[in-house]
Parts: sequence; C-alpha cells; structure tokens
Amino acid sequence: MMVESASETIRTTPSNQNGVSSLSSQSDGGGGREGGSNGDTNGEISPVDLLHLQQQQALQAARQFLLQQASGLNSPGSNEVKQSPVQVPVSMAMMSPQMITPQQMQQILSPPQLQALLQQQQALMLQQQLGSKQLAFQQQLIQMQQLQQQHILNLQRQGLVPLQPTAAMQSLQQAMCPSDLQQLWKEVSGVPSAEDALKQAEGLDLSTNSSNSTSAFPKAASAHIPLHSLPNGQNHTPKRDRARLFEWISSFTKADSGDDHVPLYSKGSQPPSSHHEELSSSHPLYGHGECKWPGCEALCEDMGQFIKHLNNEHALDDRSTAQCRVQMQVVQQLEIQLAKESERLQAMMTHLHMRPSEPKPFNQPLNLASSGSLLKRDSEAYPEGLPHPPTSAATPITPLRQGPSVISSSSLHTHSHSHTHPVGPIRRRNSDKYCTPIASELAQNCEFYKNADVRPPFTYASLIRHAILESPDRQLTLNEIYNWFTRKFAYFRRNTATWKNAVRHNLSLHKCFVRVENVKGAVWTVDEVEYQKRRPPKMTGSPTLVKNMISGLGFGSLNASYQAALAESSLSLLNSSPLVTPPSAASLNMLHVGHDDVSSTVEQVNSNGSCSPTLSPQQYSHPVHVKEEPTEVEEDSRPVSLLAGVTHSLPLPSDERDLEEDLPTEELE
DNA sequence: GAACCTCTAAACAAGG
DNA sequence: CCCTTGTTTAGAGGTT
Repeated sequence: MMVESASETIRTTPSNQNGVSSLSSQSDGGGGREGGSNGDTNGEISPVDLLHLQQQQALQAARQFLLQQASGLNSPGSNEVKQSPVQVPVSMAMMSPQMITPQQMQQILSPPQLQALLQQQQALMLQQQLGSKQLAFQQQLIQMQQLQQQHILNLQRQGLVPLQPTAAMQSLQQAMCPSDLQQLWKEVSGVPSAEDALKQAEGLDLSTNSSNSTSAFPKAASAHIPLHSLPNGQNHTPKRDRARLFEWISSFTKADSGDDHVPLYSKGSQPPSSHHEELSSSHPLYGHGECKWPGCEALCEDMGQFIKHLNNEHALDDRSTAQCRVQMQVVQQLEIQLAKESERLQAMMTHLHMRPSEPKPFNQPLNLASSGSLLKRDSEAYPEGLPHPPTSAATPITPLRQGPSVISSSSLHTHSHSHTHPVGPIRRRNSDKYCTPIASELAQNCEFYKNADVRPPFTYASLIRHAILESPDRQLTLNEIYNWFTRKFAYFRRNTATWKNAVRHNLSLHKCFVRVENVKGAVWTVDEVEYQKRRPPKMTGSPTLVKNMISGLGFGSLNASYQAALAESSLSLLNSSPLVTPPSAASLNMLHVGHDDVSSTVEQVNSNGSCSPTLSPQQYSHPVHVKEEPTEVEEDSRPVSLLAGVTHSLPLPSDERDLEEDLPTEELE
C-alpha cells in the first residue's frame, strides 16, 4: 500500500490497508520507540494458532457486527431497535467481562487475521442483506440480548454478578449468524415471550419498546406460546399454560441432552421445583453468594437462603420458563455453532496438516516485490511445523477467554521485565532446553514471516547466524545472506538499505562471524565459540532487543498487535489444549525469553547429538565445541529443534525434509 | 551510573 | 562511475 523510501522505514505497513492501522491503541504514532512496551511478548506462534485465534475473533467480530447492525440500521419494520435505551451500553457490555475489547482484539490481530476478519464481516453483511425479515428477527433477539447484557453489565460493574450469565449471552451472540437465527426462530417459535419474560425478569423499564418489539414478531409465534401475548406486566399465565410450558421445557431438555449444558435444572429434566440438586452443597446456580440464574444476581448468604430464593423467585412460572427457554436456545445455538466451528477447525487443520504444499491461509498479497521465485519455492518447501492445536470441540468457544486474558497479562509482564524471580533461571533453562527459538519459530511461522510484513523478533546476528548454519556448507556469501533474509521474511524485502547495512555491520562487527576467502569469493561462517561467548548478556537483553526491533523500524503498532496475538493465541492454545505438551509449553516460555539466543540452541541441541523429538534438554549447557564439527551435527539437530517447539504430533519426516530442502533454494539465485 | 547489547546511520575504502 | 562488499565510527535506546 505504501511505498517506503529506501532509507527510512515507513510507519504503516502494507497490511494495514484495512484501515486497521488505527487499531493499535498502544503504539505511538510517530517516534515508534515505544511500540512494544511488552516487548518480549513476541515469540512462538504457529499459523495454526493464528487461525485459531482468527476464528475466535471472527466470531466476535460477527457478533459485534450484528450489534452494530441492530443499533445502526434502519431496518424495515423494526426501527424500535434504535429506540432501545441500551444499545450503546450493550455493545460495551458485550465485551466487558470475558470478551476481548475492540482495542484488544485489534491489538492481538495480525494483519492477516484482520483481513480475514473483515472478510467474514463482509460475508456477514451480505447474509444480512438477504432479508429484512431476518433482520427483524435478529434485531429482536439482539435487543433481547442487549437488555440482558445491559442489566448484567450494570450488575457486574457493581461486582454483583459473576461472569457466567454474561458468558452465556455472549456465546449466544457469538453464535448468531443469520442463518442460524432463522433456524432458531423456526425451532423456537416463542421468542417474543422469552424476551418479554427476560425484560420482566430484569425489571427493566420496557415502556418504550415493549409494544414495538412485540409487533415485530411473527404472529405464529404468539399463537404458539401464550406467554408472549401477555402485557408487559407480570405474568398471568394460567396453570394450563404452565403445564404446557413445562412439557415444552421437558421435551427440550430430553431432546437434546442439553442437561449437560444447561444446569438450570441440573441433571436430567426435572422441573425447577425439584429439590434434588438443590440440597447438594454446590448448586450450579449458586456461586459466590449469588444466584446465578440468568438475569438474577440475588445475593444469598448460604445455600439454604439460595434454595429459598430459588423456589420463590425461580419457580415454575412463565418467566422462569421463558428464561429457561432462552437458556436452552443459547445452549442449542452454541452447540450448533460449536459443531460448525469444530468442523471448520477440523477442516482447517486437516488442510494444513495433510496438504503441506497447498497455499497457506496466510498467503497474502502483501509484498512480493523481490525474490519472487524464491518465495514461491520456499512456500512450497516449508510447509509444516505446525503444532496440533486442539481439535476437540471444547476448544473454540468456551474456555478460551478467561484463561488467556488472565494468564497472559500476568505472565507476560512477569517475563518482560525480568524482575527477580525464582523462576527466572529455570525458565531460561527450560526454554533453552526444549526449543531453539529461531529454528522453531521459523519452522512454525515461516509462512507468516514470509508473507506478513512483520519484523522477526531476532537480532541480526542471530538471523545471520541461523542463515549461515542453515546453509549446506555452513557458509554463505553476503549476497546469499541477503537472499536468505528476503526469502524468509517479507519484512526484509523492503528497507533494503537499512537492513543490509545492518547485516554487513553485524558481520563485520561480531567476532563470531568469520570471513573466509573461498574459491568463489569470500564467504561468511560462524564461529560458534565466539557466538557462545557473547550469549549470556544477550539472553537477558532479549526483551530489550525486541523492543528495539519493534520500535526501531517503526512497526510498533504492528508488532505490538502481532506479539499480542502471539501471546494471546499461544496462551489460549496452551490453556485450552490438553494436546499441548511440554515442548510446546517450553516454546511458550520462549515466548518471553531470549529470542535470538534461541538460535544458539541449535548447536546446543546438536552438540548433544541426542535427537529425541520431545526433548533433548539438559546437556546443552556447554555447546562450545560445536564449531569443530558443524556439518553433521547441525543437520541432525535441525529436525530436533523444529520438533522441540512443536508438539510431537507433527507429521514428520517429510516436513523435515522440506525444511532441509529449503536450503538449496539459495542456489536459485 | 557504568557496562553491555542492539540497532540505525553514515562515512570510507577496495574491488569488479 | 556505479555497485557491492567490508570496515569503522557514532549515537540512541534499552537492560543488568
């Protein structure tokens, strides 16, 4: 999008074309020296992680989009939405507790993600335009959600409400896509009543919109369920109707095994009046001294009081029934959505793992200015290294939000400013043990770096060294080093003057790089001894380094978001995935530790020679001697290093080969 | 505050 | 003369 001058780095990346540039709220606009205050958050993320995250974000984006539609659209026949007094707060409520705020979302999204997200939004928009009827339905439902959200938000702000109810509604909102909505409306014909009931339950003043909202509902719905025909006052459902309601509810709970998901009536399909589970010490509807009935945050000091409250306030009446129904809809919708997303994720994973040679989702038309042939060749040759993200259905929706948000912030900060920490040295060792940052990072994210204009979180020295060591002969000419940079990193396809100068500077400056006169000229090799010498200080300095790198070229915002995405997705992945194993955990650690020092681990792993996929840890402490026999050791190590940062479920030998075959590519030029 | 690291920028030289 | 390669210096920001 923008063309940078050769000497100075631009502040906007090509991938900001989506208008996303405004997203990063934390970055400074001009100087760029502050970009990554949490500089060390970068590190390990695989494209799959990003995909995973992308899905999450897309869902949220869709939800937000729906809200915007609801509040901003003049939909035919449903303008009452605009009158809703809660529309604005709602959008806030949507994201308040567990959800990612727009800013956060923007920060954690990498450009490719953002692009994908926007595409999803567009697709949604198209769908939305399919019918005003749908829209009316959506708006009704959204309004309902808004009301509840608003209420819950208020209570949450007062610290009265735990997150669960909101989570449920968020999930519902997440799940809302037009087609699903339509199906939902078909399946459950009584939504208006549910809405009314909700409103009543929350004690909101509905005078402004209750009538309107009702008008928008299909008449069939009102015929189905007597509830919704009630005035906005308290319910007066005849007992006969209640019986029907109960039947209806029972049928629902029986029908779709929703009992696991809808704890309202605990196990089975017992009516709310049942005391079975209420007597248990831990009631699913009771926690933190509050009633967790959706929309109810009544304080109950003890279980007895809660049970009383439950029986009194949430007895079998139309309100409770309606709420229950809504909750069931939530669950149903979630299940549908979960199935869809799981399926999609599965397909994505299948695609990524089974067809390495296919273009990756992150193949974006970012900038292919130079070394196009190399790039293409490379992308085909470098397919894998992707960790197996959790493919279980549980991953996509539920558990993700809470864990990462908490963990990431704390852990990231802990690591970033290497405070004193008993864990410090251990952490470092672990990271060193299990992974080779550069190797694994590149292996896992090579496609990303190749296509995204993101600066790799490594020093020039480590990159150069990696390039050299990666070469068949452990030696490269300057030009070959250049080519390696441009081939591996989209970022280095621009600003050539800057980084090439830096490369030369590094080659000359560091003792670890030895110039050797060769037949075909001068080549550069790596003196491992020298390189290791300067390691210790480097490790500690890595966070700084990252910051420098981030800010240095003016990619503060981008990198910040990228790193946030890295951290977020990695963490969430770890959190949610039982599949993630020690190596991955280690890679997570790496995320916060030295990045360039990683590269040194390449040899370290090599030196010990043991190539156990999962770990080749301990012995690498004194890798110094490696230089003497770089040739063989290196080759052995590379696969190891790759595996180290990844889960062991990788599809194997082919990938390694791919990686290796990547090297000869340099001869292309 | 010193020492150290890294990055950027620039000047300069030598060779093709 | 231009470009590439290689060396060197200087300054800035950051961490320990």
